[in-house]
Amino acid sequence: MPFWLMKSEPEELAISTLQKLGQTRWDGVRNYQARNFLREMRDGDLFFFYHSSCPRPGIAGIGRIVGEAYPDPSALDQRSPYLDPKASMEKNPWSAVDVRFVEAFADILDLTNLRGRPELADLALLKKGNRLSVMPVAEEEWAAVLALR
DNA sequence: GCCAACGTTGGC
DNA sequence: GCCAACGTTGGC
Repeated sequence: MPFWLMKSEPEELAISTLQKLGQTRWDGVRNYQARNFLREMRDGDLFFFYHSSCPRPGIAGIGRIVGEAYPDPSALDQRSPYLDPKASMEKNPWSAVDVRFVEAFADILDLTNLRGRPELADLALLKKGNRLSVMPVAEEEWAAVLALR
């Protein structure tokens, strides 16, 4: 079962909000590489929920993929900040997935903590210049992060 | 607010 | 297809 990491600005969607909602749509991904990862996701896959662009960036919890990727409605929504003027019902290049809350960590595993761990050296998140909002996580790294909770 | 790094766009 | 200019991400 593949593992993933997905970034969200907590002002947009925080792990606590997902906890309250139970389930929601993960939309607005506007990068082709990240979109391709969304399309590789399968029902039941787990992902680390990462808080970005906030006072304390880091891994805040775990979510689960529900079903598979489908065309992202926000690309066609006039009122959405994610509107893509070039997208149409017939040709919508963007994908979204539904996600369920699994767990909120008691304490966020912040970036400085993660960076200090030699066993996480291969984590894509920590690689220099990585700005992907959706990325795969190897099983060893998944286990290593869980051990830090 | 700054800036490094990367992605996208568009002229040629 | 190249590449400069511009836009975005995201940590600090």
